[in-house]
Amino acid sequence: MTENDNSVNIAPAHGRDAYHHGDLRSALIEAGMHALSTHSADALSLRALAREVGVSATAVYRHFPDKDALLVALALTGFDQLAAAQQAASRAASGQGALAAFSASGAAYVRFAIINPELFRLMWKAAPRGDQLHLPIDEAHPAMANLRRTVEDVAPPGSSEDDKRATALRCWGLVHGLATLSLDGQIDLDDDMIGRVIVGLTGGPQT
Amino acid sequence: MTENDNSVNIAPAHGRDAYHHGDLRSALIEAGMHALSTHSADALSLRALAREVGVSATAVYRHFPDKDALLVALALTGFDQLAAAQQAASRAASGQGALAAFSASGAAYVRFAIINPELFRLMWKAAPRGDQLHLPIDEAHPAMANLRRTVEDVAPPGSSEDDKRATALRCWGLVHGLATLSLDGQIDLDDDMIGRVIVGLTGGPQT
DNA sequence: TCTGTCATGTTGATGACGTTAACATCATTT
DNA sequence: AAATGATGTTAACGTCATCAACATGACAGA
Repeated sequence: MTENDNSVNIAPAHGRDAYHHGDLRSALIEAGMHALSTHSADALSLRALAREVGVSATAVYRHFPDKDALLVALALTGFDQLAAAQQAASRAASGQGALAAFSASGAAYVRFAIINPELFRLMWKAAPRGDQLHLPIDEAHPAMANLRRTVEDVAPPGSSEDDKRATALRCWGLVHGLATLSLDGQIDLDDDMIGRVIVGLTGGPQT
Repeated sequence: MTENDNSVNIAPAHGRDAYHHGDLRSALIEAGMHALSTHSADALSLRALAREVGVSATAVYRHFPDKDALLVALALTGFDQLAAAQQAASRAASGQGALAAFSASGAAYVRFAIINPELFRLMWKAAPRGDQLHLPIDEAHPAMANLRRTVEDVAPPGSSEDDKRATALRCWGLVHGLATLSLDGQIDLDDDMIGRVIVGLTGGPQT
């Protein structure tokens, strides 16, 4: 509802050098996404965005109550992109079985973070905290919901609820940690190493 | 006059109602650490800190070239505390073997993050990025150096270098991811679940 | 003891920021 | 044609990091 409507243009018809911008909201989100490819979310200034779009500093407030609201909109856009990337990777690997597809999805998660560091950071900072939604906390976010569902498929039938939850947390925690450490410059991951780390979790021989 | 006088005073001898503060640098770090227990690092303002310590806004610049430098100092303090917490946990569990000690150290990592969310966040934001040190990237940080050493002890003798590295990344990535997700409000961890997730990685039966 | 030096404070100013308030424009509804 | 409401505008406020210039006082050397 409040999120990215960047597809169909509902903009007012009047096309000329209008007093009104036309679709300021989308333009701001687009400019914001572009800014996130360079600067951090903290360094993103509403005034700069407005300047870039060619509008006065306070026009932003006609579309977002405050800076945080804009950042949330950007984060939601990011979640859409992440989900798409994971689904594409999962589908591409589904020929090699459910486990391979699951691993591929995890690797895509890490790769997305590396490719979009500031966006990824923002996503979890601006995401609705689980405890603010009226949901069981672990399922606060679609990421986790998908994960839980997949774990049900992959887990051995005898697993207790707690064990399944632990397994899901282990998978999500691992890829999230790899992603975070990588974009904080603490580790250096290539595709091979990502695969090696993940496979060691889900299927490979344990140390 | 200044409320936080509880630190050991290495200050210059003149103790009285001095024009000079005595030990502004330490006082600022202490005030900063205290601020991090409430606000985020972004919300931390040099002016507020200076006000709190009872000194003019620009006095800070006699001890730190800019705000980032203060944050780095706080982050380093945090790393010291984290290392101490991990070592204590590891030592406490060392009676149950090397693997138990290793797991305990990982659990302590997660618990530290949960107890000190803003400090933990800052640590990795302000930490020297691995690529800025003249070190192999994975060993940029003491955390990883310790980890590597322990993995050497625990890993099966036949492991290749790449496998050892993958194992180390898997361990660090997992606890870091759990920590990050937890303090971003995405998951809810108690001590039991932390242990369950970690044990499943290092020693337990794999799914 | 006098005198300079230097670390460490101070005040004052600058420009950027988020945000509010009051006003302007214009498409649409009445 | 007039009213309305959405969407812009300018002006202003308070806060921020940071810089420049100046003040204070401990201490070293004469």
